[in-house]
Amino acid sequence: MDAIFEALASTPRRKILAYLSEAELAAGQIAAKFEMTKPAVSKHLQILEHAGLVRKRREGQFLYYSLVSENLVNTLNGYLQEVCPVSRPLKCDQAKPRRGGGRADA
Amino acid sequence: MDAIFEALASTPRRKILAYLSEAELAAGQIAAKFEMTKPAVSKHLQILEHAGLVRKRREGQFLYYSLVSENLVNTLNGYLQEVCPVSRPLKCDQAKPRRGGGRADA
DNA sequence: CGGTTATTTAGATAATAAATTAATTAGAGA
DNA sequence: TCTCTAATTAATTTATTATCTAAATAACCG
Repeated sequence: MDAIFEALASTPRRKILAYLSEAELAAGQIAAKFEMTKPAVSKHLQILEHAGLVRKRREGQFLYYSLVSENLVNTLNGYLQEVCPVSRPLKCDQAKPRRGGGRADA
Repeated sequence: MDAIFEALASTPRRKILAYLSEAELAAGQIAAKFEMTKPAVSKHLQILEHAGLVRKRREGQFLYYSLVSENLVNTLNGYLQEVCPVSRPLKCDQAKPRRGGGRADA
């Protein structure tokens, strides 16, 4: 939980999550969307991975990152309920993130 | 939004929010629940206030802090929907936070 | 094997955040 | 007004985080 809130406390990291909510991306593709260097992005990815918010998968030379939405949804939702309880929990349409929208950053 | 996620990225601050979800408290009462000094707590409260997550009200010499749950709920919920959209939005039972539970910290 | 691409790890530095002590503002009450 | 309590602001120190350059690891291809 600590790790998750810490991970979310960064605009570039939230932006990465937004990108990954649209599609799985290789580290280099993610880095290309930012001004900073690859090592910097790599570190952000590491923090997101440590928080369990993304997962990586190697395919040849590439490392593909993808969103682990359950964790995000469960944690934030659980936290919300704690501070402001409500009857109906938010559930996520896990298996198929929508791919249509042109909006990518928060 | 930035301010809100930054505010939430701290265990003591989340703990303060948890306390305030149970009852309105004076700054001193909040500080008494932590190991750190009053100025330190005061700064945390300032950050929470700047994020719009708490509100303060003076009553004589005392400054009473209370939770602004709408902001928390709307922001986190809005963010969740962005990364993992779902049909039914989470609404908060604003006016009357439950007071029963003995649990106070996250 | 040697070269090229993809990505991360190491090491160093700069920018931010958190905590402390000391001093200040605000109000209550004799 | 003087003093006491409540709380914040100021100034400083310390710790953490973010970022960079350079080097290392991993995998492909000739």
